[in-house]
Amino acid sequence: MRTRFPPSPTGFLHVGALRTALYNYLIAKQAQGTFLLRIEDTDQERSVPGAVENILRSLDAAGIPPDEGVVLRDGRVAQEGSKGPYFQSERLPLYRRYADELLEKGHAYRCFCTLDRLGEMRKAQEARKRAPMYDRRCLELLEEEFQSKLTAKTPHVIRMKVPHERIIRFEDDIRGTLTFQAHTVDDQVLLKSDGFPTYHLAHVVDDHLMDIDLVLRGEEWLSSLPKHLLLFEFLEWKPPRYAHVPLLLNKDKTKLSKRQNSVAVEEYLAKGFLPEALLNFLALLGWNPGTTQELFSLQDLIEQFSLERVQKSGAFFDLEKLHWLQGQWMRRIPLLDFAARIRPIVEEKFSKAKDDDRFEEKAELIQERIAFFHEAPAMLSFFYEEPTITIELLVNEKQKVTRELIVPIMKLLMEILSEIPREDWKYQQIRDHLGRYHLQAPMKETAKKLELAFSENTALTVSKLQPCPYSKGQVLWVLRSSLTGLQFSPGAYEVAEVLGKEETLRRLDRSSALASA
RNA sequence: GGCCCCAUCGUCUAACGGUUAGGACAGUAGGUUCUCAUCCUGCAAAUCGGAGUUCGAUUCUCCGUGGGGCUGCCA
Repeated sequence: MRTRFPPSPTGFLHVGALRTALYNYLIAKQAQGTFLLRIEDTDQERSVPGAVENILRSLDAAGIPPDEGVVLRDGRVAQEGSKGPYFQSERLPLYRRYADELLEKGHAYRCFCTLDRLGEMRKAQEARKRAPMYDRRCLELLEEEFQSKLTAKTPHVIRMKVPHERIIRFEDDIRGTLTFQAHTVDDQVLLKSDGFPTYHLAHVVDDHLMDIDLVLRGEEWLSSLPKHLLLFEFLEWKPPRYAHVPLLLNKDKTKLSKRQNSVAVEEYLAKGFLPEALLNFLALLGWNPGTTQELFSLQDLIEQFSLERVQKSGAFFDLEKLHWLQGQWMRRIPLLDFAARIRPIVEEKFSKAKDDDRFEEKAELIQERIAFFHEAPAMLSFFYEEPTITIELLVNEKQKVTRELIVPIMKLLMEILSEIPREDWKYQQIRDHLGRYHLQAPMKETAKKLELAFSENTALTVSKLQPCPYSKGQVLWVLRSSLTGLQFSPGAYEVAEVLGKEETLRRLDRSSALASA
């Protein structure tokens, strides 16, 4: 199975194109086939320098690099494979040859009409509410007129001659039977006056010569399918299978555009979206597994993707779902990988992190709290720099922490926490020890059970068991905000554990001094 | 205008012609939690309209309607 992805080098890789590329990639991979990339640089006006490399990099970053054709090798654009060249601009003689063949067979003709005349013709047709189509004036040229124009080297194009009486039927892999009346099909330009082919000729010639089995492309190509089918027939070649995938849509249901959305793959990647999330999201826009599975790795997709389950209607490019998938994939990164990913950005912000041999513990605290790697430094700031503590932060209405309560709570906190032996300074112990102080009357039963549990734990010094006048929320709010200086942060116990007993008490003391002042 | 394609919750979608029309995101109400995030539970939310075929249409056919794509010497 050979599939292909043929971008035009006009800029960046479009997310819609990435989805098409992905589907092509999946079809190839699930058959141990080849995913080929060809550059369609037949419009000299629109070609942008650097675009090829850019598109290839995006494909690479997304995780679906091509196997053949134009590829990236050691970071450089290269061509690989026996069916090359893979830049259409390097295949000009080929297109000319087949255009000549079509001319000889009477399936094409030269057209000397100027752009001006064509423009006027169209205007007139539109005025009469007729479909704009070439009027075949050059097909009726007198022989001598034709010869004189030819010898004068008058610029001209080659158009295909559509047999109007035909009805073209075709079986699309996604859409089923398609029917076209040939008389509504225009005599498409195949070879432009600059010697370059149009998409139509190039597509047919290349996909035949490159042994492509399936042409999976966007729905916008559906209406030119009859032209392509006719060309295959004229050249006496077997057409490939075709699958036209539905469009990705803006909110107003029009074709996804730069005007209304971010459409560059590189932009999403730069924002920190994981390739896994992006691919997962794109795969599900227009395809479904038939099960309730929502999360798909590339491998899952290779195993499960099928054209039968591709949708016929367009899909709104809804970023909400992408965000959710981003969170899902973020939390699925193995801790060590996650830590390695955020470490450089954290170090860049806080050089102290460079000699932190307990970085992973900190990373673990934030993994499920952030959606993007770049949020990490802000979430870990308090580990590497003295947090800024303010009364405004310490006071919390919802937790019922008033200004007056702050200092007493801190004193109590310091008293209780200092009882915990350094070697027991762990999440569970901190939590248990602290927990015993704010057991309120309704929780007596639990208190008894805990008492039992504690009595077996000789490592802890059981201090005076007394009802605490403050709620758990009050105590922990003061603790956590004193340690982090943040409104939102990882939990109080885990932060205290990672900070260590000494630092925890120091920060408490410092906050307390600040609050009393 | 012409040609072609499409049509299920707000969104992405599921449903051999027989289901209380299912799931996910978003929304909403709770729960867990010191905060935020996570996680869990509940709720609300859809077959574009009309004919026809059929014992029975989301599903098949036709006609409307709506939306989209194409209509370039762009791809």
